Amino acid sequence: MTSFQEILSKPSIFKDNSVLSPHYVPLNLPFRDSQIKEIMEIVSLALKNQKPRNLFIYGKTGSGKTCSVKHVMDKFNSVNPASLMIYLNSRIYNSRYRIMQKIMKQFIPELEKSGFGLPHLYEKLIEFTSKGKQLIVVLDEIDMIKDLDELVYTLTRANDEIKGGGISIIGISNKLSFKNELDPRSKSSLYETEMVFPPYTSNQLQHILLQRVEKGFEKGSVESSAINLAAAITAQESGDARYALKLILKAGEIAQQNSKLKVNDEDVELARKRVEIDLAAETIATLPFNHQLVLYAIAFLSINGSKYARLEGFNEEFLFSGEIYEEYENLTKKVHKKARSVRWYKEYLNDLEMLGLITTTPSGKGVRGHTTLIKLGGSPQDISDLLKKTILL
DNA sequence: CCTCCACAGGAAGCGCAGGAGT
DNA sequence: ACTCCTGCGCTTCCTGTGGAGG
Repeated sequence: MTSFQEILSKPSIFKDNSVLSPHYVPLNLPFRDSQIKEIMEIVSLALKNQKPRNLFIYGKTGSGKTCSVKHVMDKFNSVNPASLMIYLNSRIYNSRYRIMQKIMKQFIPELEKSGFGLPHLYEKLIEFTSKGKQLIVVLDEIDMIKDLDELVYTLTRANDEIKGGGISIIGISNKLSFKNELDPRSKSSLYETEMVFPPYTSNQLQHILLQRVEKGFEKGSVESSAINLAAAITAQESGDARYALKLILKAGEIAQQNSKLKVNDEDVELARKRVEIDLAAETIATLPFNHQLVLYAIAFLSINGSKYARLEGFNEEFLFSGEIYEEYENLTKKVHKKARSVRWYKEYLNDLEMLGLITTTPSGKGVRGHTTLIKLGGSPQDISDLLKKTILL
């Protein structure tokens, strides 16, 4: 029989593993001094009650964009007399209405409930900022906003009506291509200033890891070669600092499980595989139900191979869009739910592709006219196992 | 050539939840 | 209590597209 005492008294190599979590904002961000300074300079105008220029920040995931902005935001909001910087994740607040609502909720809590018209929120916003307030709205993952053109238009137009205050936008994105999908007017407005965050190099990652390991792990419990390896692996793959941190955290957990006192290269190598699966598991777990069902259908068919492809003498690696929908319908019956229409099923596929869980290619020379060929991003067995637990009761 | 297949994706509109105004 | 409004997820309907097969 194991007791909690036993577990707790086991020597831990962690001192404080929250330091290694992706949500932790460190007091100083290495290698981002110039970027932080630039953001501060832009934002500082608001402290003199002048409207700062809009800013657009581009950089790959885990290159410190969000961290840097949050860093500046903390400073700004602690100095600030009247103005306010608000952070919004556009994955959650993904429409003009929701963003306006969230902004206004900061000032007037009663506006939290839906049902208020957009003009109503707009009036309140103008009324509020006209008392000499500078509002800086940070829109993280700005490419997720469905009606961004309208939002930018609304906010820029609001500036014309506000007397004695202003609203500025800081947009953050890791999708370079989305710039071209914007309406030219909102593009020029949003891109008044543009910043690029380069991915971290192997040496920089080493430094970052070292800094966090010192705080998060007990002294001397991570071999320096393990840190170097984690940095090298990450730099080669993406330069994503979050990935590097996950890697070292997982390596620590693996070492801990094996009752080791020191994290070495071997643990990092093992962690590498686990992190891949964990990352996928995380996105899959937060997926809405129907998305999960579609994904499960794809995984299921991937394991059994494509019937259509076999019939037509195609590469069995790919699945046909049509057969996946059929399987999806089967699944919904099994869980006694109604299937969504084909139209929405297509939207689900788009979403899944956006998340990198599947890849799609148009069939080109199709036997049955046109179709889309679909392939799973990860290992079908892993994904199927993951989903089996969450879907079927 | 035309027509059909199997799909992509836009447009309209519906039901619902939750307001406001009367 | 009632009517009307809004945003959102969704369905229904529709047009478009490129190759296969007649």
